[in-house]
Amino acid sequence: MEFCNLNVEQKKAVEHVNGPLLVLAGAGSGKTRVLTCRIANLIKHHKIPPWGILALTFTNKAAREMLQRVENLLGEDAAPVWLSTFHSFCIRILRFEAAHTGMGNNFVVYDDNDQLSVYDEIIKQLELDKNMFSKRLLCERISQAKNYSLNAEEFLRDEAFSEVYLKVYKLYQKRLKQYNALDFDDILLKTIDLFKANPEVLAHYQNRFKFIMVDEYQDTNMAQYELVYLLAKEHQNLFVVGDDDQSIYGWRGANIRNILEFEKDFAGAKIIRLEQNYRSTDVILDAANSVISNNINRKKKALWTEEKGGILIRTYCAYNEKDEADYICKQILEGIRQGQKADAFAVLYRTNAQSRIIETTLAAYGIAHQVYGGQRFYERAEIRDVLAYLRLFYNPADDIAFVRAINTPRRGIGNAAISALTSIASEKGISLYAAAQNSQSLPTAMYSKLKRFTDVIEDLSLQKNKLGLFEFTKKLLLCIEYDKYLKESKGDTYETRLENIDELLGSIKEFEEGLVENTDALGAYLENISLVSDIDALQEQNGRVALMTLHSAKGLEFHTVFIAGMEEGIFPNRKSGIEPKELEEERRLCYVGITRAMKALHLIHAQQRNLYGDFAFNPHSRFLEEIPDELCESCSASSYAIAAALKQKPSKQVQKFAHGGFGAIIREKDMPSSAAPSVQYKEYQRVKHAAFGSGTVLKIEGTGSAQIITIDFGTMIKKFAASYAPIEIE
DNA sequence: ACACTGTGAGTTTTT
DNA sequence: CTCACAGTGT
Repeated sequence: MEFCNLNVEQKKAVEHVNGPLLVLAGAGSGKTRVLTCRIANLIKHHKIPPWGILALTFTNKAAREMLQRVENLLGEDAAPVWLSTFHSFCIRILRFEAAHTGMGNNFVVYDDNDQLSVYDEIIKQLELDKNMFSKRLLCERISQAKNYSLNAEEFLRDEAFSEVYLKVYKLYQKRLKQYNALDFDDILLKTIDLFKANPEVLAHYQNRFKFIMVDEYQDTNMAQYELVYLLAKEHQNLFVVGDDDQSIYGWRGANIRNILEFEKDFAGAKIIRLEQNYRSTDVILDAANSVISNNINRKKKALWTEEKGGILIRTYCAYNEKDEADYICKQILEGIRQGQKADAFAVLYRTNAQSRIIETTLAAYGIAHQVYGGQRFYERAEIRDVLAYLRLFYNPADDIAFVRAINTPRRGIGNAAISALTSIASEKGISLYAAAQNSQSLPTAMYSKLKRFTDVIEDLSLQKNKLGLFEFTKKLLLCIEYDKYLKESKGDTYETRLENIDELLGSIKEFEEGLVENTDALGAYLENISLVSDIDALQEQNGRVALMTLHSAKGLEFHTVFIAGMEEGIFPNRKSGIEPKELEEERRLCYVGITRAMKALHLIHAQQRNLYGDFAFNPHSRFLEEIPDELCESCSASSYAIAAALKQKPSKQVQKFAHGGFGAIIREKDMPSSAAPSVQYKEYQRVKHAAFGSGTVLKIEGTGSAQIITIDFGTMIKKFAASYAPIEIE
């Protein structure tokens, strides 16, 4: 195609028109380019109407990116292409076909937290033994049943304690229906039900979407597979792109069989392999190929690049996790000194718990960084509080939202009142909110408290339509005196929480401004946030080192990548590692990690690691063994670093070989002063920081390892932990 | 109804 | 170690 610069294989894929095709796209092989160019090609050269094309992705970020690129290629013609995530596609169908679903079009989406609350209720109602059937366990098993097979009941029947699970499952589904809510699994399953129960509806969409494309096909679960199968079976124009070697969500129901058996599922399917990589050096690709070749269950392929050679992979054997973090920081500082931007670096790890020490160490070194993942914005308590109110306005049948809202801020309404309302509600077959409105029969004290709440809600309801969503939410916060509640709640978190609320308001405002007129802003907003994640907000080139789990890193690339915790038990994780199938998934995760790196890769393991307050001595990861020695340059914590970690005085003769970064040998004066005998700083003293250059000491606070010094670099003023920062006296 | 305290579990989380 | 949650005590 004239507007894409494509290699031979990419070109074949882009020019494919009819019939099923699997594109096995290795990491960094230009799969997004292939997807977007094919869409453009279909429209421009084959006169396929844009509204006849459906492209499905897993993340909003991927959908946005693809849409952007298709727009760049096609301009306005791109607008009618349906390009969205599986879940938003299904929600659109379900709302549009509400007449056939029996659910109405104002259902809400329940996330994990809401699900757990539902299971809480069920445990109470069925009087289950919480130690045996925790809400977590129930939620996990039942979600798994819904994900893994299309017949959850049948799946659960094979389980131990199947009667309990079946009972819970049925009650759970009944509750969601009552609350007019769908969980993430249901969004897909209900769409499949809709299509199966209404062949004429299915036929309509089959005829509309004659060309279907799926991104990250290796991550599809059985429901997604079934959905795609149904939609594509009439015309068989199914174009899927994926990499079985990057299938890392098996534990969430993704079924690698879908990609491995694509040719069986769709007769006459062709396969095109994209093996030329445009991201990484030869060294990095050789390492990745070598590791992944240890997996049996895969489609054979090998990435290659025209860019021969490259910096050797650094394996570093740290003394402990602190030394690991120090190593990472020093390498980054050295890179920055050589002119790199902080956002060229990423630190990847297997578990979120590992991020903490790296984070604090980066902060101590004064390196700008950003942690992705971990606690999510919309899961924060204060955010969920406000959302509970908004949800209640949108859908008064949402009992989960009601329970949260009614006693936040505290209104003296506790378990006793909730139980009373629950009996009224189940007796009359109404929602808890409706029960609260009809609670005259309850004791006067209770009734008046409930009345006060429903009055506030009804008052606000009247204003809901007069005000925009942003103004309404501000009014809501005022009416319930939320600020006062935050101030009164203990702890020093008031300011952070208030900031979060401000951020929420900001997001509402921004969302509202982007809406076309006459849209139901509240419904649209609630739907939007339930389908959006933090990683969507990852901006590249934000001037910070990125910290994230290996899972979160999929799809991203960085000049230099550090993988921390390359140890047996951590990576591969001991919770996975035993079964061959799970070990293969860990290995794919390692492959994903390695292939994030463009130029430089550091693999780090620690001899000793503080784990759950105990010392662990993990052998280094088997994945390190799977990389040929000649691709690596190994170094380890010298006795100097060990001494530093032990806070002892180092012996002189070995110190100059500690931590040579980017080929440079860092000498004693560059080592952080935590290792050297403590340095005495004075105000107005001239000092030199490894990354920021020369400056003047402004202030010294505290002593010893807690000492903080403030330095004026002329263009900026920064604070450092004196014992960690790479500062020397000039 | 709420605060406090003890217990126990601690992998990953696109939607 | 450190956080979340459930159960107890006021």
